[in-house]
Amino acid sequence: MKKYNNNQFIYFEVALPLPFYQTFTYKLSLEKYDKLKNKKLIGRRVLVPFRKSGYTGIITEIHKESFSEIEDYEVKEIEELPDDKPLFTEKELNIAYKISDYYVAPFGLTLYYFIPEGLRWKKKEGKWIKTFPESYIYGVGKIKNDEKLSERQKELVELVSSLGEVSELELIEQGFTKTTINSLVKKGILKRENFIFKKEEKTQLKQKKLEKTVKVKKGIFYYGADEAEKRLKTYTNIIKNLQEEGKSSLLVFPSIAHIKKAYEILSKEINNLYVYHDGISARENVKTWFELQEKEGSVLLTSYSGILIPIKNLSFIVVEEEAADSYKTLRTPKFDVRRAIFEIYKEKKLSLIYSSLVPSVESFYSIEKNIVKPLKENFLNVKYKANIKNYPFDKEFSLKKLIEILKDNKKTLIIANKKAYASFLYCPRCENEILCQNCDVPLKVYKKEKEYLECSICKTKYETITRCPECETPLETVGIGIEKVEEYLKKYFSSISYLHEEKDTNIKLTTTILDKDLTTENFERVINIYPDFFLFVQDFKGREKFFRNILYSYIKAEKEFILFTNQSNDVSIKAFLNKKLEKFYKDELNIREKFNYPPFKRYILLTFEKKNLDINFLNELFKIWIKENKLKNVKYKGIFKGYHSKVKGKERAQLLLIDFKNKQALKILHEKCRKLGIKLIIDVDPVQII
DNA sequence: AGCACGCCGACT
DNA sequence: GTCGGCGTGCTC
Repeated sequence: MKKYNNNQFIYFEVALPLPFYQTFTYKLSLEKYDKLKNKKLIGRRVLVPFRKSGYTGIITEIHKESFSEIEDYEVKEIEELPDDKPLFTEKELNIAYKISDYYVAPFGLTLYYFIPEGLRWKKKEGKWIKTFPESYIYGVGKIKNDEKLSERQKELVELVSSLGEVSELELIEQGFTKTTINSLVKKGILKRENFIFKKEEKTQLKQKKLEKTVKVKKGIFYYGADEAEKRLKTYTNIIKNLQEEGKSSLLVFPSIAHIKKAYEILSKEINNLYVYHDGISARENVKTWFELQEKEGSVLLTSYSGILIPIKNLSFIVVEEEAADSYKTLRTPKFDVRRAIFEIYKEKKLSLIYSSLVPSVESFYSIEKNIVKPLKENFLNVKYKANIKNYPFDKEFSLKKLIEILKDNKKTLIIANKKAYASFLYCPRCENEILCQNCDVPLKVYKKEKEYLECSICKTKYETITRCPECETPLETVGIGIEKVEEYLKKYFSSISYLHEEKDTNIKLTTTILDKDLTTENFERVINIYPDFFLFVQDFKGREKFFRNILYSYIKAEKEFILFTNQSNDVSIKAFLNKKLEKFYKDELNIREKFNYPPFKRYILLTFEKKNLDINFLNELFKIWIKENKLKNVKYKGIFKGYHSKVKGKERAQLLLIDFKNKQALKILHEKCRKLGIKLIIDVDPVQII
C-alpha cells in the first residue's frame, strides 16, 4: 500500500445525493482550513467535484490525522465551503442517519432531501448552477452632500434605488464591475446581503395576557376528541408559554393546504411565526432556515422537508392529523414523517404531541400499550350533534333521492368521494375497459374543463373516444365521479361550487373530507355518497379509511347527516351509530392481529421494475439471495405480479417481507438488482399494499 | 442517478 | 458506414 504525505490536508467523509449506501472521501488543504472563520466542519455544506460534474454534499465525519490515502482511488479536494457555519448539527445528522437506516434509503439522498432547494447546487459543464443568486444589493438611501461619486457610480445608485433590490449577478451582467459595487457598499450607500435580504420589520402582535398557563411535560402524548380549530387554540397557549422562556415549537402538517389554514388562524395570535414548505420560494425558505437557527422562541409550521431544520431551543413538536397516510413520502427517501419525528424525539427529548380528531389504529394501539399517553382522559369522543339517516346506494335511486333532499335549499356539503367524471369507459358488448397503453389500468374520464381520458398512474392524457375500438359499440361511463354529480345537480340547482373554491354557494362539493378538518365553514347538512369502495380495495387500512371518512364527514354537519351506503351492517358503521367508537378500534385490532397485519407484524414491500421482467428468474434470484446471506425463517408473500403489473412500459413484480429485520441484506439485494438492471424499490412500513 | 463505453441491429 | 437503443461499469 502506497502512502502519501497527508500533512497538508484534512480528510473527511461527504454525503452526496446519490443512490448508494456509502459516503465519499474528500480533502481540504490546511492552508484553506486555517483561513476559515468558523472551524466547525461537521454538518457543513460543501461543493465537491464528482466525475465530470459536481454536487452539493454534507460533511458527516472527520478522519483522524493518521488517515492516509490508499491507491484504490484518488481523493479529490473540495471546491468550496459556501456557508459560514454548518447547516446541520450532529444531532440532525444522527436523526437523518437513523431515518435512512430504518427505511434502507441512501444516507446522502436522505440528508439531501432536508437541504433547502435554494442550497442544492449542481455543477454542469464546468459551472455551478445556483438556484438563486447568492447576493443581493439594495440601496440604503443615504448620500451625503459632500460625497463625490463618479458618473458610473451615480448610475448604479440610481438603478438600485429604482429597483429597490437587485441581485449582484444581474448588476454584473448589466456591465457594472465588482469594484464599483464594492466601493459603494464600503461607503454605506449600497448594502449587500448574502442569501438574506432586506428584513421586513414584522409587526409584533400585542400580547394579551395568557388566559391560563398550559404546559406539557416531556414525553409523547396523544391529543384527540377536539376539532382542529380547538386543537390550534390549545397549541397557541402552550407555544406562548414556551416563548416566554425563549423556547421554540414545531408544528407539522400533512399538506400545504393544512399549513395555510393553520397560518391564517395562528398568525393572529403568535409572534415569530415561520412557514416552510415546497410552495414557498427557494429564497424565502433559505432565509427561514438561517433565521430559525438563530432566533429564540420561534414557531415553525411545516410539512415534510422542514422537520430537520436545527431550530434554536426546540422543545415542543406537534404532528397534526397524525392519521394522514400522506405522511409517508412517495419518492426516495421513502420515509414516514411520523416516525422521523419520533427519531427527533429520541435524540432531543422534548414534548411531542400526535394529534387527530380520532386516532389512527396504530396510535390507538400505542395508547393501549402505554407508549403514548393521552393528553385528555376521553381522547375517543365525537360530539353527536346532527341526526343521521342512511339510504342504500344505487345509481338511479341515489341521484333522484339527492335532488329530493336538496329541494329545501339548506346549506349542504356533498362528499362525492371520487374525482373526475367517471372511473372508466366500458364496452357493454365485448366487456372491455379502455386501458392506458403504458400501465394497463383503466383510464379515468374527465369532462368538466375539457373532455379527455387520463391514466391515474403515469398521468398520460388521451383523447376521449365514444365507440369501442374493437366493435364500434357506443361506450358507457362507469362510476359516479364528482363531475358527474355536479353535471346532474346543475340541471336542477344553480348555486353549486367546489369546497376549495371558497365561493358563496348553497351546495358545495368535494371529493374528500379527510384533509378538510380545518375548514371552518359550517354546514347544516352533509351528504356522503358511497364511501363503500374503501372496503373493497385490497388494503389492510381499507376499513379504517372507510370509518374515518364517515366520521370526518359527520362532524362537519350541524343538523343532518345523510349517508348513501350498502354497508350499513359493517362494524365500523355500527360503532359510529351506537356511539361506541372504541368498539371499532378493538374489532379492527383483532382483525389485524388475526391476519398478521400491522401493527402486529412489520411489512417491507419490495417492488421490482424492469422492461421484460422474468418472474421465474426473479424467484430464483430471491432464493439465491436468501441462501447466500444465510437468512433463516424468512417470511414472505410473493413474488406476485404487481397490482399495477405494468407501469410506464416497465413490468412490475412485488414481494412482501414480513417481520424482516436484516436491513444490511436488503442493501445487498438492492445492489444485486442494480447490477442486473432491475430497479428495486424498498418500502419499509408501506401505508398500503397494492 | 448520470454518464461513458461498447455491442448490435436498422437504415440512409 | 453510422445512428441510436440499451446492457454494463463506475463514481471519492
